[in-house]
This record gives sequence, structure tokens and C-alpha cells, in this order.
Amino acid sequence: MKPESRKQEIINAASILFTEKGYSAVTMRDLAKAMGIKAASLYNHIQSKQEILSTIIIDLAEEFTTGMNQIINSDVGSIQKLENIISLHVDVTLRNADGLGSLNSDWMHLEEENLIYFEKMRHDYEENFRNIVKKGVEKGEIKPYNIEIMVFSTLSTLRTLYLWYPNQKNIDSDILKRDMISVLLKGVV
Amino acid sequence: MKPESRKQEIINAASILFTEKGYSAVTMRDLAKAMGIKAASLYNHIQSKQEILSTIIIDLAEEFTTGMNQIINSDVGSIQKLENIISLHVDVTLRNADGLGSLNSDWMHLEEENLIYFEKMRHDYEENFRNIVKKGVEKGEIKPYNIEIMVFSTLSTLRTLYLWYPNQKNIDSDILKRDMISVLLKGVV
DNA sequence: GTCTATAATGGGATAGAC
DNA sequence: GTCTATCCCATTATAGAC
Repeated sequence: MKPESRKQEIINAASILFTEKGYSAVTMRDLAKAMGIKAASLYNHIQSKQEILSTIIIDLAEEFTTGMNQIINSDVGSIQKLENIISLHVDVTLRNADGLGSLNSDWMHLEEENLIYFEKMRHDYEENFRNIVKKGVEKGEIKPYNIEIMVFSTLSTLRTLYLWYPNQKNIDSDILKRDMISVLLKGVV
Repeated sequence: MKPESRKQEIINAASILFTEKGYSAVTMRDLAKAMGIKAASLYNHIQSKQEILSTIIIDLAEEFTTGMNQIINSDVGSIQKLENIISLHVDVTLRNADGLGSLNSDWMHLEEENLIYFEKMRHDYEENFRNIVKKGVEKGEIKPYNIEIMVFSTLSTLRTLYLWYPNQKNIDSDILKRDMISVLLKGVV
């Protein structure tokens, strides 16, 4: 383990607390206590509570955006693209499960530019997902069920993986991916 | 429409605000403004902010618990039971989508007895769900995928229906149920 | 049933010593 | 890099007039 910067330690501690109680319910005093220091000391490393939230959320959203862009630009079939999306969500969840609570439940507390930036990334992500499913249906690779329901159902499972995964003991990443692919895709394919 | 009690109007307005921003981020002033009155006036109808939250959450949780009890005590096969659970979630979502945000994201802000009561109901609900799937697998009605993944995947979709449903224009309840059953069950059956 | 006024507490953030 | 002390403002909730 390389030593983390103090700022990163604060962000990691905040990720856990925000996911447990939500951004608004966590005070700078709570966060300081978790770090073993006083609230005022936090401000030597971060500018504001809002900066912590936007760092957590924007970093994760950019990770998903980058992953999705690689997938849509790759030359594989629709099913393989969906499998790669599932794999992307499993990878991000295993690497940073703590931050995903903020991404899912506290994005509306982002301020001006970051809120707009986040909402655009989320919208584009869903649109890319939807287009993959649509093309798969057109090419006969995916069953012609209601597209919105297929997109919503798959995405809501992937988005809440972080709530469930920490309760599973030592589940292997590849086994998890394989089983998620079975359960999420074998129904619609 | 029969006229609602002032208390019920407050709870309805709070349900919307809590789902938009979360319990902790909504102030009594916000809620009063939405009602067109002053914050102090709210206290003629409710005892505390906490009472509003617990009313919203406990009523919904009891509705799910009652529905689940009817389903597990009915004399039908595992697949039919799962279909009835999907139907239960669609019904509750269409009737009270606004309150489901609190049930999903703000239950941890319940206080002592209500928190314990809620957690027991949620635990029992998941356990009943899991047992239906287990029995279905044993009887060969459901494919032998990882049970936890099937339970988690189905439940997370049903639990977040409220986020997605209001964006769908005029979707018919029966069509929604039929399509949810196709997408969620045809993969695992 | 709603209002104004206010109590009591806790929130994010800064200044300046060590 | 952390501390104590403090600022200023928002919070939930109550008292009492209308």
C-alpha cells in the first residue's frame, strides 16, 4: 500500500459516512471524529464539504463515462457490449463500493456546474445503454420486450450492486460477473 | 376525491420533498413553503419532523409486509408467487410512488423503536422472498443460478421502480406488470 | 388554523496560536 | 498539521396573540 494523501484519506472516510447516512446528515464534526482530528483541521486539506462530495461523485461518473466510451467504440456485438457493461459495474463496485452511495443518492446536492456536468454524463450513459439495447433488438440478438423496462431493470440492478456486494463473503470477481451476466441477460437474450 | 385531512396533506407534500432531496436536506421551512403556510403552523397538525418520516415509512413497510404474508400463505407455485410479488410492487408504486424514496433511502433516520420495527420487517420480507426462490429451485421450477444474485437482482429492480415509473407516460398497470414479469422472470425460469 | 417572536442547539467555516 | 475559540446563520420546536 502506498501512503495516501491526507486529502484522499478524508475523501475515503467521507465516502463511507455519506453512504451510511447521506451527505446532508453527515457533519464536518462527524467526519473529523472518524479521522481522529477536530473539524477545523479538515480545512487544511479540503476547501469545503461540497468539494468532498463533488470529488467523490465526479471521479466515479467519469470512470463510468470512460468505460462506456470504450465499450460503444469497440467492434463487438450487442450482447458482448452488455456483458462488458456488467463487467464495468462489477469492477468499479469492487474498487470503490463506498463512493457509490453518494453517486446514487446524493448527486442532487452537487452545486451549479458540477450538477450540470454530472447530469449530462448520466444522461449520456443511459442513452448509450439504450442504443446498445435498441440495436440488439433490431439485429434480433435481443428479445423484443419493452426497451425501457429492459434498460431500467438492468441498470437499477447494476447501480445498487454496492449495497449488496459488501454482504457477500469473499465472492470472486469473475464468478460474480459470470452470474450477473446469467441472471441479467439470459432472460432477455 | 374526498378531502384529505391537513395532516395527510402535509405527509403527501413531505413525501415528494423527501424523495427529491432526502429527509435531512428538507427543512420544516421548505415543507411549510410547499404547503403555503409558515413552519410553526405545521406543528398544529404533526408532532415532529420525525413523526412525518416514520408515518411515511412504516405505513409503506406494513403494506409490503401484509402483501407478502398473503402471498406466502397462498396455495400456488413458486413462479406464481414471484409474479404476485412483482404485482404487489407495481401496485404499491402506482399508488404511492412519492413515499418510496423515503422507504429506500431514509429509513436509517428512523429513531429507536421504529428503526428496529422497520429493520425486522425488511429482514423478514427478504427472507420470505429468498425462501420462495429456494423452494422454486428445489422443485426445479427455477434455474439453479446463485440464489442471492437472483434475489438481489429482482428486488433491486422492484425497489427502484418508483424512480423510473413517473417518467413513463401513461403506461398501463397491467401491461407494466406483464412486461416486468417477462424481463425479471423469463431469464431465471 | 395560522401567525410573529423567540428559545435552544448545532451547522459550515475562519483566525490565529502552537 | 492540528488545536482552541469563535463567527454567523440555519435548524427544530414552543409560546402565546389573533
